[in-house]
Parts: sequence; C-alpha cells; structure tokens
Amino acid sequence: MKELKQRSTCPISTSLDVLGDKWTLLILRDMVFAGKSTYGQFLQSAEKMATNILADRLAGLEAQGILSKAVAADKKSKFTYRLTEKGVDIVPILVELILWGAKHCPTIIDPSLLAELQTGKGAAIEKYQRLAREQALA
Amino acid sequence: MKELKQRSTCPISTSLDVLGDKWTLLILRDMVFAGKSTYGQFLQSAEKMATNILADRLAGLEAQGILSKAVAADKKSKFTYRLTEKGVDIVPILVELILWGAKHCPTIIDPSLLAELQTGKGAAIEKYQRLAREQALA
DNA sequence: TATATTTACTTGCTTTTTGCAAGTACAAAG
DNA sequence: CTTTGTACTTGCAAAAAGCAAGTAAATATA
Repeated sequence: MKELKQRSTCPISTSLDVLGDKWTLLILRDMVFAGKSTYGQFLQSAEKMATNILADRLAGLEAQGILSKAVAADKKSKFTYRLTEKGVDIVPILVELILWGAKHCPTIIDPSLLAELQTGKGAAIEKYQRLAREQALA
Repeated sequence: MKELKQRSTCPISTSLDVLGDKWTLLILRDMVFAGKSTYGQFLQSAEKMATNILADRLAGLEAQGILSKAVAADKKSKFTYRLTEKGVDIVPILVELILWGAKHCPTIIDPSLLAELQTGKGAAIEKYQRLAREQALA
C-alpha cells in the first residue's frame, strides 16, 4: 500500500496529487469510454503506455480506492479492474477534459459522442456513470 | 515557442498533454480563484512551486494560448498574466477537480465556495469565468 | 505429458523531468 | 549610485519516465 503525498489541503491540489499525471486519467478513460478492464487491454491504447508505468498506476489507483481488482470469471490468470463509486465520480472530470480538448485542440472525436456531451452534458455523464457501474457488476 | 507533443488524437489525451502535470492547473487555480496575476504571486502558493518550473509552465501556457503576458500598468519590470478565452474554458475542469477532491479526499475548502458549487454549479462556473474575463480587462 | 501461449507483471538501465540553491538582469526607489 | 523588487536563468542532484528484456503462473495445444 503506497501512501499519497499531499502538497497542501487544497482540493484541486489534492485531486492533482491523485490524478494529475499524464497516464492515470487515460486508464480511467479506457474503462469509462472503451469498456476496458484488463492489463492487456490498457496496454493496447493508442498512447502506448509502458508496462511498468501501467502496473504502477493501477496499484496507485487501487490503493486510492478508485478501482478494484478481481480475478476474472473466465480465467484465473486474468484480472479485471473496475471502478468504485469514487472512480465513477471522476467521469465529470473526464467529460470536461473531452469538451475542452475537442474545442481548443486538434483532436479526433466521435461526432455522436461530442453531440451527446454538448446537447445534454448532465444526462451523458449519468449514462456513462451508469454504464461503469453495470460493468462493475458483470 | 515550444511545440506540444501529442501522444494521440484523443481529446482527453491531448488535454492531458497540455494540462496534465502537477503544476499547470494550480497556476490556473490561482488565477481563477485567488485572483493572482504575477510571477511573484504564483510563487507564494501553499504548494511552493520551484521558480524554474513556474517559468517553464508559464511559457508553455502562453505558447498554448491559454494565457497572455503583458507589462504591468504600474511597473515596467512587472508582468501580468491573464486568461484568454481558451483559458477561461478551463474553469469547468477546475470546478470538477474541486468537487471530486472535496468529496473524496481529506482537504480543506471554504464552505461557502463548496455550497455555491454544489447548489448551482453552472451559475458558479459562469461567475468565475466572468470574474476572470473582468480581470483580463483591468 | 510436454511444449507453447496467454496474461500479468518485474527488473535493470538510460533518458528525461523535477526540485533545489544560487546567480543574473533590469527597472525603480532611496 | 547603491539597494530593493521583480522576473527569471543556470547548474547540479534526485526522482520519475521510458525502453527492452526477463519472470511466473495459468491455459491451450501437440
């Protein structure tokens, strides 16, 4: 169990102590928007994260209670990672990052997802939170 | 002018390429919620950022068009940094980070700010965006 | 049953980034 | 014309990230 170093008591600062690096939120993105749940699936993302970094971040997210690890139903050599409620609450942050990036940076995004987020942000957030919870049950 | 390395075309990934480190969003927090605008003021935050990191991040934010630098009205040896519209659009991300941190981590937050964000998030976001724009005019 | 594959990491090493302390430059004040 | 304030820059050590190869246990295959 690795402890978290908090630089201050500010909530933004503390959130960044947990989530503020270049990889952590990409793992959560893959879980929420791509339905990924295993180590091997996370490694296959377009951004090509190194295996040791992935292992480190997954351990950190588990230590923070943002995701939970369990042996897969089908194979004993396989683990599935799922969001906890603390993790589900990160969805709004991901959505705001999508909207800002899509508006201000050269990116490629599924037009239907963008439209969904722009026309009914609250409903879309609830939808992806619900999907994440359902995966956590499956 | 330093160029941005994008790891992929994903909007979340790209947003993180710009904002996803432990210091950048703290500078923006200080501008939005503490009304700070100068190098010296940014150095005085509770998190004690190193001077070279601050200079590097300010240059990066300016290069990305998130903030603009101008000679101060009173002193020629002083610069003021202000948010552009691209920067003002980051306020919702900051607000979600505050809400998540305040809910799930041990932090200290002004109760009236928290209540404001919880009861009327949209209105609060617009208020702080407006304040940031007004500072940009002053 | 023996071998190969899948899945999930770990290890060692190099490169990059961060963090710290001291130094520089220039305008303004005394 | 020297001191102070403001904004950096530089050099070096420490930490983190990135890369390639190796390990280990469970499954599938021959």
